[in-house]
Amino acid sequence: MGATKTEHFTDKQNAIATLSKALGHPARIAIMEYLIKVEACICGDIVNELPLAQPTISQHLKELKNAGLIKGTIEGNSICYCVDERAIQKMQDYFSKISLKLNQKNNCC
Amino acid sequence: MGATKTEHFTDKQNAIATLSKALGHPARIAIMEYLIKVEACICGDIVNELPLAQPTISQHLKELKNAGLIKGTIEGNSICYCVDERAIQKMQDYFSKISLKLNQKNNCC
DNA sequence: CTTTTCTATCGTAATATTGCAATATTGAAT
DNA sequence: ATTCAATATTGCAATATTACGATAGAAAAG
Repeated sequence: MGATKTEHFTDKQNAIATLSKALGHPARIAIMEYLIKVEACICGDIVNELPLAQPTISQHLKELKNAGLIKGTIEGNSICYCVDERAIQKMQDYFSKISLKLNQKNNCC
Repeated sequence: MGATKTEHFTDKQNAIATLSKALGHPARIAIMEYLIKVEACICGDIVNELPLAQPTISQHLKELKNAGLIKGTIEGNSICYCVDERAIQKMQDYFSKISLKLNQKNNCC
């Protein structure tokens, strides 16, 4: 055991969980915020910006990319990573929807 | 190694990461959605609702509570768990803010 | 008081994540 | 072609997560 039983949940639930999981690390939050701040981006900048070794950051970038939170284009021997607005939009929509539902019903606790 | 280096990141970054991480599992997303759907809630219902054993669900509930996503009150030999709107609000605010920033600048990729 | 019923905790096995040193790869510059 | 500069991959150790059987605890029902 130890592996998540994704097959028992809906696609939507897994999709939100995947995005959330990818954002569930402060380094990856910091990377996202940096990408947003500088707009365009080369990975080397991030290495200088964060207190983590280059391989570690590379790995975090890979995870963000796998989750669909960032998109990258090869550009010479560096890479231009950007936030994928669609993923952010999904998250925003999700929490807006939940927020709305919570406001309609008043909670019991 | 293997432990997250939270001390190198800001409190805000860690806070969002903690909330995201807690939501980074489909079972916990399913639990949240169920709590929202039924409004008031007893844990036993969730056990019947989800394809996971009772100790597993109890553990997931504990994690959601630790992250501040749900709040629980003891009620006899059952427990009333509810979504904590404040946590959802934080997430909504965060993604709204990011979304806004992304719309202002046009991405490079 | 005993039983029933529900949730929490413990213990443990399987798996995943985190972080980095070492190394590989890749494109640009000389 | 060789070197340089940047990112990616590999391999590994430390730690965390996931899942659940067994068990404990606590209140309600009998």
